[in-house]
Amino acid sequence: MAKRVRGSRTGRPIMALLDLLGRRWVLRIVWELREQPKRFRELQDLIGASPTIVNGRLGELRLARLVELDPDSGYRLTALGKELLRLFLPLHVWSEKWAKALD
Amino acid sequence: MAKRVRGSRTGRPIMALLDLLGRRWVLRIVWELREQPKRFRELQDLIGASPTIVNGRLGELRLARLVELDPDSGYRLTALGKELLRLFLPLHVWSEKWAKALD
DNA sequence: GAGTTTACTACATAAACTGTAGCGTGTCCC
DNA sequence: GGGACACGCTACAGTTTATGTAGTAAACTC
Repeated sequence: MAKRVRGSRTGRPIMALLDLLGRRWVLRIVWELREQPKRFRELQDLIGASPTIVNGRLGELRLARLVELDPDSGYRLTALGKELLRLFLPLHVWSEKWAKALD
Repeated sequence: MAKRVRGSRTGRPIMALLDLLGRRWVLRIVWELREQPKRFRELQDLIGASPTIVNGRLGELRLARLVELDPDSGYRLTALGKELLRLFLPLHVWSEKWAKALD
């Protein structure tokens, strides 16, 4: 069986994924890594969360093989992480429409 | 300016959206509503969270116009919510691939 | 009017997050 | 060698947020 990332009581991958992504700062971290790798402190300053939690989330994302640490450049998305990001890119455009609808 | 859903300190819709979705149970609730409307208790039982938090999240989702309560059938996605869900559907397939990669 | 079903709330306990300070390692420079 | 710096990361007290159980109030059913 696949490594459980967390909370996948059901064992269904979609639930594990929703659980992983549905935790504070995780989506945001993936988003901030969309273009270039970022250093720990840089990431922390960008998102404005405590180092404790940034470190914790990066650990979970590394376990999930979505993020990796390259000593030379910093934290970056893995191939798997980039695939996931690609699925999320349409959100950017949609969010603008959504914001207008909320007016 | 658009109603802030929360934490959109920047005013950028994508950040507000990532913040809304990146809170425990929110993605899961949207996911559970993907097919039919669900009653409050039904939803609560399905996801296994406390009524306090289910109610709180539903309130936020209603403010964000992604979910609405139809007295006859229960909580359901709005047109906007369905659009968002459509963007998320590819996650289902991808999550299977991801789970295999974690083996 | 007693029993059900509904959405939702109160509240004490437990878990998670924050903010600040600081550790340990490596590297560069004199 | 020794000082300054950048790096990832950790400790910990204080605050915020979530949990779990119980229960409320309104609408319907018989």
